[in-house]
Amino acid sequence: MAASLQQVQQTRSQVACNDCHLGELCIPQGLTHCDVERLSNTVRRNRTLRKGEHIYQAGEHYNSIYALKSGTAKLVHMDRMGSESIVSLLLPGELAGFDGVASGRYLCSVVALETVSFCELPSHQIDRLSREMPALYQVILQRTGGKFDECLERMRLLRRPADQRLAAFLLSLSERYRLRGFSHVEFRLTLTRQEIGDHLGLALETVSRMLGQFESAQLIAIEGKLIRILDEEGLQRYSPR
Amino acid sequence: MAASLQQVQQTRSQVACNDCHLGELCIPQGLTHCDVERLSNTVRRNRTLRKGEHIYQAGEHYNSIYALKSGTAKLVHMDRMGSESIVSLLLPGELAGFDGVASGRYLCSVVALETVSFCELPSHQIDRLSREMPALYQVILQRTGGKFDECLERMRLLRRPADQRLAAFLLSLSERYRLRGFSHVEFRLTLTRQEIGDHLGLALETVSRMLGQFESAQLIAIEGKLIRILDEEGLQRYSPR
DNA sequence: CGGCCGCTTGATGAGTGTCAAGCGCCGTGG
DNA sequence: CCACGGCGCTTGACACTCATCAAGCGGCCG
Repeated sequence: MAASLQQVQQTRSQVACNDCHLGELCIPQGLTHCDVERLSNTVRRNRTLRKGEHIYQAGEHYNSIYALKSGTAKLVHMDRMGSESIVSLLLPGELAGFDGVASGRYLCSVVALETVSFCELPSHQIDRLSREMPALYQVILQRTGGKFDECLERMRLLRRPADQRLAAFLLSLSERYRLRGFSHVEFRLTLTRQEIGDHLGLALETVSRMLGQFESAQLIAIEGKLIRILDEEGLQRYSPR
Repeated sequence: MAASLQQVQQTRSQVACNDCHLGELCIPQGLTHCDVERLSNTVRRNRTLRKGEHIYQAGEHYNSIYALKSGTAKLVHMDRMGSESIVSLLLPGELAGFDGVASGRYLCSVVALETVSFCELPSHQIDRLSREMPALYQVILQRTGGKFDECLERMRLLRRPADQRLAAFLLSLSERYRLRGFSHVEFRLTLTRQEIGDHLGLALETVSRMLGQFESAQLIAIEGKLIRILDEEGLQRYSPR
């Protein structure tokens, strides 16, 4: 099967956390070289998925925290009515799985938006290592709390008008790409208009209209899914800091 | 001064966590009697505040997790534009302070809506005890993650129509009062219409109108701030799920 | 008693969702 | 190779929810 062959190759090219290009973006932030070494030994590395496949699904038992290594994914919360809310867009180096910490079951699903690779950190290893490494305990707790902070920020956005939501979304994406060494001026949206709408609480038509509006105002240039930011300050004037 | 006299009395009537009427609602959930004992010794107890005073304010250093013991308070996130968003309404036994875990500074403020008493659990004690008590580590992590879950639930609500938001709010309040041994049929709103609006992302006029609408539909009875739930199932028909 | 605050109620308009039509692109299958 | 169909996107017309503005009422406190 093609998938398993691919996995074998990936396994061969495993990279220890200390050598990972993501560095501090991922969990190692604030840990000593030695601590990272120990952490690294418990990580299941470089598993890959293709577009549309899921890392985990809502309802499954909470087993692990996941670190996205390459590609993008969406963290999705399904409404009972079938309408999905996209809690966040995950870029390389970002972590997922915290929605399972409290209840022991994941509340959301993580779905690959393109081919992705990711690492897996089993929760029992986290618990074990946290006991021995206070710094790891701090990191895990802070990352968990950080998800709450992100949520607050998102809620603040959700009650602003559509143009401000979209401007903030684009600027946030730009900044996050910059932190990861990609261009912050030009990047490809891996979300459809519908998905951007699901993320921002807007209809896809509104997203399309607002993008068009930004383009006519010379703030951005659009070529399909490719976005080029022409006037960052202009966008910032929308976004209430 | 009346306040300090009151505080002396409160100090005298201190209650160890094991004897606290809140029991499992607060942190002790899942801890052994002995663990709670140790925890109890590090807790600063029964401090009181009057309406309008704050337990902590946005921007202050993260020092402690707080447990509300009696009274109600609001967890408030200030927008730069002065408009405030009420992240949550805190009832007795509920915890606050997790908005400071990630960044080391509180993002929100906690303001008393009436006279409140509360306990304080210093963060350095949490860190110290967590290392020795795996169960406490679990509880703290789960509570932190739980705040994220609450946030998700709230965001789901925020994109539903006004009547559904209000119905869900009332039902949630009712349920939480029930868990605390109060009547779930009749309770007093400690929030003004404006504050309910800030919580649900609505104008105060809309809140007032929707309440009126529920009253004419015989779902609730209103006497100022006193709410009586007449038809719980009727309300649930609004609330999705 | 007067003034402020919290609340209700009404009138109006803006911002968006919804519905509908059409276009271009891509993959599929004839 | 081309025709077809589906999907993602754009654009327009319309409806509707809800915010805003405004007025007035009752209660509480100074």
